[in-house]
Amino acid sequence: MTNKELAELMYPNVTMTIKDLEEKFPKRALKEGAIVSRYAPSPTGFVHMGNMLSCFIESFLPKQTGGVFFLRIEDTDQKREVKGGIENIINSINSLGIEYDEGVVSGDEQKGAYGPYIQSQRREIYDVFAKYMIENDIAYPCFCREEELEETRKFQRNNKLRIGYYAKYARCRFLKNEERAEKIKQGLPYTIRLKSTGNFNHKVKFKDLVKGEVVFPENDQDIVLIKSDGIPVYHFAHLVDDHLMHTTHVLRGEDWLSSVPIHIELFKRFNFEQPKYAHLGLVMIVDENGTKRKISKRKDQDFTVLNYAKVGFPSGALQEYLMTIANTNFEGWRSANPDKPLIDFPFSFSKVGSNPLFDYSKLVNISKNYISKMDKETLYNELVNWSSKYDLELNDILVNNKDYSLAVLNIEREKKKPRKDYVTYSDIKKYSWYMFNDLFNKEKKEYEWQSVTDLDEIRNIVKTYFTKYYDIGDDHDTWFDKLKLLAKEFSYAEEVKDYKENPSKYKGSITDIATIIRVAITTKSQTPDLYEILHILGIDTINERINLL
RNA sequence: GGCCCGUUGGUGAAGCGGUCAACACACAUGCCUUUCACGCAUGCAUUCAUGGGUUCAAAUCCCGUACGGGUCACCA
Repeated sequence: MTNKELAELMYPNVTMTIKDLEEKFPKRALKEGAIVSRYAPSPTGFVHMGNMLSCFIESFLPKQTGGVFFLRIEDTDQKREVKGGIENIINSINSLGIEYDEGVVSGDEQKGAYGPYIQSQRREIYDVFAKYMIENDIAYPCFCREEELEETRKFQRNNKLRIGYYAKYARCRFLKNEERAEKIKQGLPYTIRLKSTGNFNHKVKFKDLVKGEVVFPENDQDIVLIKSDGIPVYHFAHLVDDHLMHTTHVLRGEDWLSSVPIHIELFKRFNFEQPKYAHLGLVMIVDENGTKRKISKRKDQDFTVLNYAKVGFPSGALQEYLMTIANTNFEGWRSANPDKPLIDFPFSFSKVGSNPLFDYSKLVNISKNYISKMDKETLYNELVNWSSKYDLELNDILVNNKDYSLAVLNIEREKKKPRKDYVTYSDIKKYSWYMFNDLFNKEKKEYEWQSVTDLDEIRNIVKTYFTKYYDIGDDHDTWFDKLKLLAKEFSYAEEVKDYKENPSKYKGSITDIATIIRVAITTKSQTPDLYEILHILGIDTINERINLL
């Protein structure tokens, strides 16, 4: 029985050829140097920062080179699939502000001419390749059952042999086509295995974009290419999909490095052009025991991208952070080019570090700076957008009081050294709630009085100030001069220095006076510039608040 | 266990054979200041996992050891 006859028996309905498929999905018309890359997750858990790191770089390079970035869902493992997995992935990508040219848009919508982009929908395509492999002696059906495989592994372990399905241990490789046909006709389940031609004692060299030249023994394992349910494993899907979709660069975690010899053999057997590989370090965290380990999709829910979006880290700040762990010279570039868009950064594979530790305080610092550099309109729009998803109360206030909100957001913003107290969007409510009457009125007031706590004295000072001195039309200097006059009237030193030199002469200093006014109006002892706060609040609100004392 | 990758301060790291081992974050102290947030200044690895070798000279090149990570599935 010939291979062709066996292939016909196994795949009677496959009439297309690989050539047909290649014609259907022709080479992309892109300019020289354009990178085609993809994010290819499996919907089997949360999307964490490590996943997003590779997704981000995968999207960055095509964008920079005028290439194509697409999202492909690798759902070939139904057993571990998580419900809502695909939506979760898409939401995560969106929350980071990453856009893709082709791929899965939602559970039942896809875009792009090289699809389908969900592997479970590509069965017919894989079958064409499978049939070709049977015909051309590249692969064969294997009828070994789990228990048998486990047994030979056990034997190999016990005898200190290399573990796997290779050489004489690859039993089904030696079956005759007649025997194969017979078993198939009987309806026995089978997988399709690669008929490897590799030699473990020979070396394969390949150039990894990140690691440089890496040397491995050739693959000689007859690995499973297609599972008994007819669905391909990763290695085979990688071959077929990345060939047909014309991927030029495969970026993935370092945990894939040791399967490269398999991929090399596969591409070689089909005479396909091999994509370039870049194996990125894994993002690590320190766990409860104080040891480093890679972030886990299943355990580390705190590191989920959506969590960061929820507390309100700007997507741009997250991108900046990812780039600082992706390329070790990014920080230097950023400080030399503070105003350039991120896309101008000359990313370089040779500057990819190894296994970075997720550094929360670094993220905080980056985010703080990022928000401080936004102009008020941008911040306002971002905040409206964020709050529409995560804080409807704030959203209402922002939308209904646009000009007022802009003024609040602009406090100490448009200056050479802007304030840097907001780390995330949720901080804005946390630090500025007293600027909004709706929030202020529902909060129970806990006045943070400092050195002066005598309420009669406080009431007296506040009342005098607002009846006698305060004028909303004053400029900053005049305003502060008047505050000094108030201090003088109540025997507080106008200058801190004077008070320090001669404490017994005064009841306190201008500091105490400013604090009293600050706390009386906001309840907080620590706020941004008092002058601006009073100015924005307006005289009506000020009066309302004085009456609460 | 086999096979790979890696190891510079609390963290990310620069350095690629030749001055005191950049820089950023964090931390500490001080200055500035009406509070805070900024900003500024100073401090923070006698040493580059470790042992040996090559060299006039090594964090930088070579070998061994230890440690960390990854991978050896009909998971990706």
